[in-house]
Amino acid sequence: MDTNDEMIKIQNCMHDAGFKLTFQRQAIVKVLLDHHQEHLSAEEIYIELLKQSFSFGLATVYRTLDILTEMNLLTRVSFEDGIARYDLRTEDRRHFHHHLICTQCGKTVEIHQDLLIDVEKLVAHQYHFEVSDHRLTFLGLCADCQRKKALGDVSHR
Amino acid sequence: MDTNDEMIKIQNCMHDAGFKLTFQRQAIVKVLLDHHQEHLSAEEIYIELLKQSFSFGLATVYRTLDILTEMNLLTRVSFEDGIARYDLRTEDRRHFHHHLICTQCGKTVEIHQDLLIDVEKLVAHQYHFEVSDHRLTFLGLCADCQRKKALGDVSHR
DNA sequence: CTCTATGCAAAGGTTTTGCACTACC
DNA sequence: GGTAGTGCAAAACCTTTGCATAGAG
Repeated sequence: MDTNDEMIKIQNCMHDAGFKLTFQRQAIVKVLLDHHQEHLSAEEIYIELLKQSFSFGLATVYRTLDILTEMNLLTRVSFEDGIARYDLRTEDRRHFHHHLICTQCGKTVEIHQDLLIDVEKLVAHQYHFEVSDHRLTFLGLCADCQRKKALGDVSHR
Repeated sequence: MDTNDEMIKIQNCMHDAGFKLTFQRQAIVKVLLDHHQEHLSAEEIYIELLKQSFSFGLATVYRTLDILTEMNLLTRVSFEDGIARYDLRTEDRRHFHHHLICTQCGKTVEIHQDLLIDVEKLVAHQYHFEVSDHRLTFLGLCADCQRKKALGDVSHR
């Protein structure tokens, strides 16, 4: 689905839920769509808007993110730094989206592949838990840092 | 492994790393051990200490948690509320520990079963990522809320 | 006895809120 | 035109830090 279609879809959702389509909200949704792989925080979205010469309040960003989260169009994710980040949650991306975080350099990579179909079935049966979504994050070393570590082990010590 | 053994093990770790075994730190570790299934936040630990008639600073709790986290005896986990919570990370619990969060009542259940052995192998090969740990959380409806929802659908609407 | 750990309070950073003003529907 | 949304600043919240004091090794 292209960005424009998704834009319209999200706007329709908001409209149907009785929210007004303000200029600010549209700009925020656009930033989210344009950066949907990056897990922006509220402040990063705000800075992105400033770059685009929009200048409106950080509070509005938070309020819009709250609305989208409430409507289940957006998911709040927290990594280890205590800052809330946001993931767009469009149908075709749902369930196909996990994170790899490098503990060395901090880089976050998204993987788009559903690895948990079987695991979810097991959880549903064994724990009587009706799964609607999941969060899966792997911590470890990315390829770059594995290489650096191997080199470091040779040159030092 | 019983609580006392773990207590001693953790104290040895701290001692070996050159940290002093103060009364406060021992009390905090004890709270963590006694509540190891509950993912306490710093403040909840502090309140638990108050209940036990210890009265020392919240800053000390944070500092102790930082030390334990740095030593990899503890893992910081963040759920969606933006408050840092902590999981003890003793050897036999590592990798056998995921969360089920009910989106209705907010209840969190731990499951102790490694569901990800195969998935980790796949990630290692396919993405050249050396996995050292993982976080897996399922969101959905717990058995109770499934039941309530079923009843509600009948009585209302 | 030394150096680390503590307690308190103040500062820091992120998020929320109150209120007057604006603008969408 | 009425109501929901905005901006600003202040508050609230969780966490960290500075500094004088206390206590472990």
